[in-house]
Amino acid sequence: MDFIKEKLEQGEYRLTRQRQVILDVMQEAEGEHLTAEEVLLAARRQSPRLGIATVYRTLERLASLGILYKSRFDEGKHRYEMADASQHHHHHIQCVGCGRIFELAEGLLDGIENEVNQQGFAVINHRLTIYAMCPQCKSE
Amino acid sequence: MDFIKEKLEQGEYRLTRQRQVILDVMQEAEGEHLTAEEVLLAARRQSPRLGIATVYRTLERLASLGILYKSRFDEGKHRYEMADASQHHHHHIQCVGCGRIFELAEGLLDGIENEVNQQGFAVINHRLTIYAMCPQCKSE
DNA sequence: GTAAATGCAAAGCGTTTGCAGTCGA
DNA sequence: TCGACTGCAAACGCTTTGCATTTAC
Repeated sequence: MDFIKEKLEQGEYRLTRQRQVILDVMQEAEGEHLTAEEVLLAARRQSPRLGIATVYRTLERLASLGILYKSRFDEGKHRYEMADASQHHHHHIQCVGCGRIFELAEGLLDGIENEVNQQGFAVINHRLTIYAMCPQCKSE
Repeated sequence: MDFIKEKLEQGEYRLTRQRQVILDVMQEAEGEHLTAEEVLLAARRQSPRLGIATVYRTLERLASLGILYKSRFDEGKHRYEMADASQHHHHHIQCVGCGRIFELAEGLLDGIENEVNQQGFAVINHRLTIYAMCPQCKSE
């Protein structure tokens, strides 16, 4: 949390009440991938007058500082998670039954990445999403 | 094209002039991934009064029949391509410079898929997107 | 003839922006 | 103090929907 405060200050950004609340929400949601709407709902329990625009602006700022990681699955909306929790987890399994998202180990694609680089590309990032039925939904 | 007509008729759907035009556009765009807007623009050269709603409805129908393949990259919109051209090409390299999309061979992920299945999931589909600078943009 | 498909316009959703007022450093 | 931030509402881009009209079979 101190490290986050530092990062904000370095950029001449302010740690407002709203940002604290949003950060709390994100940290409590360890392992989940929240939409802006979900963040708003949770954060309003602490800060009822919070507006959706502030949520978006905050999430965007935190993502650009590398505090949050922003991703988009096969939906029309973005999802956010703490960057340290995500730690390069750009690989997910999305359950087509319940919509939950599971993590997949990093480094699975190192070989493929090298191959692409050898074809003349400069790989910057990658994302793998597997669509599956999770064990729970499968048994229902 | 006959095979497409057949598929439409099986579902009691009609091969209208608009659908033919849209199919033509998609077939001429071999290897490209078009947005609805791009399809509209191209199709209007043949059918000037064509509306965007028809494009969406047609693309949706064709995708649900397996004639088109619909995907979403890290943008706010969908892209479509002929399913036979895509032939399981759910793997792409998207250039962060020019936005162009390159294909990646299928089957790269078979090993990973097996592993996930062994963890109790039932894998249905998967998608890999690599973000990179393409050789051309890299040299600029 | 009749069900399906069209074009238009309006509404939907997630997201962004403009602006006057507020607040943190 | 003063620039960053907020809340609100209006606008945005992509997509979907309602409805009266047209069209394919």
